[in-house]
Amino acid sequence: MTVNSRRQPKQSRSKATVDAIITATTQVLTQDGYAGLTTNRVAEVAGVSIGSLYQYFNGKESLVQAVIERHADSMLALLKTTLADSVGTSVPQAVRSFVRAMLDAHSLDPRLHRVCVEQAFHLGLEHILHIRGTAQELVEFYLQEHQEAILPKDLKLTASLLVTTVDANIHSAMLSPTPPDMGALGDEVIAMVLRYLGILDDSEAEGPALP
Amino acid sequence: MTVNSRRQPKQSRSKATVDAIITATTQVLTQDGYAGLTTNRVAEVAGVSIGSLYQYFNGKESLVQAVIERHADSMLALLKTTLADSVGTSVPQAVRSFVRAMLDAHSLDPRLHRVCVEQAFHLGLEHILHIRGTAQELVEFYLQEHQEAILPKDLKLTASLLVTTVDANIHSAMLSPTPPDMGALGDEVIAMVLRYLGILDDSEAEGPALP
Amino acid sequence: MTVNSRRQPKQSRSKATVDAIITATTQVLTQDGYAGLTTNRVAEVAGVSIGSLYQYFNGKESLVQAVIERHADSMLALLKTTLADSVGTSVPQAVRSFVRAMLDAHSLDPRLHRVCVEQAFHLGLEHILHIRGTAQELVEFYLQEHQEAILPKDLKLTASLLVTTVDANIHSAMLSPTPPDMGALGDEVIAMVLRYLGILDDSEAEGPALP
Amino acid sequence: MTVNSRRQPKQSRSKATVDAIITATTQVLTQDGYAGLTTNRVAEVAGVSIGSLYQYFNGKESLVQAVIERHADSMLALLKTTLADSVGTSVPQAVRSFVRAMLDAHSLDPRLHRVCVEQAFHLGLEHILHIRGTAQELVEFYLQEHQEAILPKDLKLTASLLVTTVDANIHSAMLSPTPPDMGALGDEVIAMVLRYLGILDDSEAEGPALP
DNA sequence: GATGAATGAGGCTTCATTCAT
DNA sequence: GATGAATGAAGCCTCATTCAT
Repeated sequence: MTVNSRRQPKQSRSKATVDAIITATTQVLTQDGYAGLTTNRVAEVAGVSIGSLYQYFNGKESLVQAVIERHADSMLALLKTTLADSVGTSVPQAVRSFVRAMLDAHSLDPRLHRVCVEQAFHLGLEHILHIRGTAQELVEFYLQEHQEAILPKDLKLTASLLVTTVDANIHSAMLSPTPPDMGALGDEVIAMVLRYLGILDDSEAEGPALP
Repeated sequence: MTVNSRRQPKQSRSKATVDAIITATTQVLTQDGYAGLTTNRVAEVAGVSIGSLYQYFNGKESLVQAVIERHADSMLALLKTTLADSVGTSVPQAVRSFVRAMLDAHSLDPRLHRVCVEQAFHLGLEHILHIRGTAQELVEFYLQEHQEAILPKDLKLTASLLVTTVDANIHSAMLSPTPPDMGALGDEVIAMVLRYLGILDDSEAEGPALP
Repeated sequence: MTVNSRRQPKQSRSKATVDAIITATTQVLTQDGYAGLTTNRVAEVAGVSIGSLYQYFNGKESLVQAVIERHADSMLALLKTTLADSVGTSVPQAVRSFVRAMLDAHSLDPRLHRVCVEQAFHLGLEHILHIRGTAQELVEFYLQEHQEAILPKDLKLTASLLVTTVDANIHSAMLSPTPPDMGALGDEVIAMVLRYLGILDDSEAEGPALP
Repeated sequence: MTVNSRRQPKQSRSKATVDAIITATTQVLTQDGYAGLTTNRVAEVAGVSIGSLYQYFNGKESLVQAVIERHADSMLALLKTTLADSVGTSVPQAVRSFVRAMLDAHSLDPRLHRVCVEQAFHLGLEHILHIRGTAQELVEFYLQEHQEAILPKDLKLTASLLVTTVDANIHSAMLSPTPPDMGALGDEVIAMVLRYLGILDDSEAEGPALP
C-alpha cells in the first residue's frame, strides 16, 4: 500500500504548507477531475514549490488519499452528530434526520464527493471500506437500541443495507444531469427505509416529511 | 466528445481484429486497471499492430467505451430477459428473479464490472446514465403493469430507487474483502424491496426466497 | 543487473537509429564525461527523439554499457590479432608487439577509454572482468606455448599480472597532465616484462625497442 | 575549481561536527556509492542539519574531496613509515615491506578505497596525481639511495612504474569476485619488481617471501 | 489494409542549495 | 552557529498518436 513515508510537518509554517497543498488538491480535483491532477499543478495552485509538495507527499496518490481522508472525516463527524442528536427521538424521526444529514453532506461539495468516491475505488478501497464500516457500526449501534421497534433481526446486515441504500440513492440523484426533486427523493427513501424497518410512518398521514 | 468516427469493419477479418482488440482491452483492464491500460499494450495483447488499432478506434477512451458498451449490452439483455420471463408471474416472484439475475450478472466478471463502473464515472457519465435509464424504463414499464398491486405512486421515482438500490447493494457486497453470504444479502434486499412496494411477501412464511 | 530489456531493432531504419544513439553517447561521454551525459542530450546529438532512445535503451546505464561493449570488442579484437600474428615470433618480439598494440589501442580514443574504465567500475564490474578475463586467457594460452622459454610457472597468475601491469602503466601515463615520452615508457614496460619472464632481451644490445 | 572556501572550524564542537560529516560521507559512499550520496543524506547520517553541513563544506564535491584527502593521508603515511623503516635494510627486504604495506592498506577498507579511486578519476584527477606524485617521490628518493644496487637508470620513470604496478595489481586482485590467494599474488609482484630492478632475490632460495 | 519506427509534449521526481527563524 | 522548510532547475521517462514503408 502506498503510505506516505515523507517527513511530517513539525513547525507551524510547514503545517500551513501541507494544508495549502491539500486544499489545492481538492480544488483541482473538483475542477478537473483526477485526469487533470498533476503534482506540478497542485503545487502551483497551492502557491508552493514542487519540492515542498514532495517533502510531505509521496505523489499523486498520497495527495488524493489526504483529500479523501479529510472528506471522510467530515462525513463521519456529521453522521455521528446526527445520530447522537437522535438518541431520544422516535425511529421515524431518526431516519428522517439521517437521510436529511446525508443529503446535506452530499450537497456540501457534490463534485468533490463524486471524485472521492470515484477515486476511492481506485486507491483506497481499504479506505472506503473503513468509512463504510464506521458508518455501519454507528447505525448498527442505533438499531440495537431500538431493535424491539423494528422488524429486521440481522442488524449488521440491516445496517449495511441502510448505509449503502441511502448513500447510493442520494449519490445517484446527484449524478443525474436533470437533477430530480431532492425533497421528493428524500421522502421516498425515507418511506422505503421505514417500511423496510416495519414501521408505519406516523408522518405519512400528516404531510411531507421534508417540507 | 470523443465519438468513434473511424471506419467501421465490414469484412470478417476486420471484425475479428476489432473483436481481438476489445477482448484485449477487457483483459488488460481487468488485470491492471485503467492505469495499466495503454494503447500499445492493448495492441500487443491483441496481437495487432498499433497502427491497426488506430484504424478502428479513436484512442484510449474509445477502447474503454467499447468495452463498457459490450458489458452494458449483456447486462441489459439479462435484465430484459428476466423481466420478459416475469410477465405472467406475481410481483414477489418477479422481484426475486430480478435480484437473482442482478446477482448473477455481477458474478460473471466482478473485476470487469468494477472497472466498468469506475470508468463509467470517469468518461461516459452520459453512458452510465443511458444504461441506468434503459434499466429504469424496463422496470417502470413492469411496475405500470402491476401498479394496482403496489403502494408507491410515482413509478418513475420508484423504478429509479429500485434499480439503484439493488445494484448498489450487490455491488457493495462484492467489494467487501470479507464477502458476505450472498444468499442472505439477496433475501434481505428482496425483503426490503417488497416491503417498500407494500407487498406482504408470501414466501416469508414459506422459507428462504433464494434456496 | 540492469540488462536492456527493450525492443531489439529489426528493420534497417531502426538499426541506424541505435547506431546513431551509441555514437552520440560516445561523443557526449568523451566530451563531457558521465556527469554531462543525459538521455535528452544524447537523443539530441543523435538527431533522434527521446522516445526512440527509450525504445531501445533502458536509460543512461544501458547507453554506457553499449558503448563499453563496443569499445571492449575493438580492444579485444586488437589483442587477438596481435597475439595471432605473434605465433611464430620470439617471446621478446611478441612482448614488444603486445605492448605496442596496447599503446595503440589506448591512443585511438584516450578520453573514451578513460571514461569507459571509469564507468566500468561503476556499472559493469562484471563487464570489465569479462574483458580482463578474455585478455588473460589469450595471454595465458600464448605463455603456455612458450613456457619452456620463461621463468614463471603459475601461468594463470603471470598472465593476470602482465595484463594488469601493461594496461595500468599505459593508462596511468595517459592520465598524466605532462604526457611522458610514450616510447621510453613502452621500452621500460617491455624491459620489466621481459626481465620478469626471465628473458634476456636480445634487443637491449641493439637499440631502442620502440624507435 | 571548487575549492573549499568555507569557514574552518576553530572550536572543538565545530571540529566534531566536521568530523561527523566526513565520517558520514565515508559511510554513505561505502554503502551506496557515489550515486547514493546526497548532501541531505549525509547530514542526516551525521546527525547534523543540512545548514550546518553547508557551513563547513562547499557541497557534494567538497565532501568527497575531504574523504579522499583523509584516505590519501593515511595511505601516504603508511608508505612513508614503511620506507622510513626500510632505511637500513636490503632492497629485497624493502620491496617486500612495501608490497606488504600496500596490501595491508588496501585491505583496511577495500570498498572505501575502490570508491575513492573511482571518484578520484571523477573529480580530482589533480588530486590523484598529487597522491601518486608524492608516492613516486618517496620511492624515487629511496631508489636514489640504492641506485648502485639496481639496474634501471631513469629512476623517475622506474618509481612511476613501481608505484603504478604494485597498486594496480593489488587493486585488480581486490576487485575480482574470486579473490585470488593474496599471498601468492604478493610474492609474484615482489618477484617481478626485484627482477625488474635486476636483483636476484636472495629469498627465492629460502622460501616464501610472505609467510 | 497492415506495420512498427518515430515522435515529443508533458508528467514525475530528486536533490543541491538558500535563507528566514 | 544551528536549524530545517522551501526552492526550482533539471533530469528521467511514458505513452498517445502519426506516418512512411
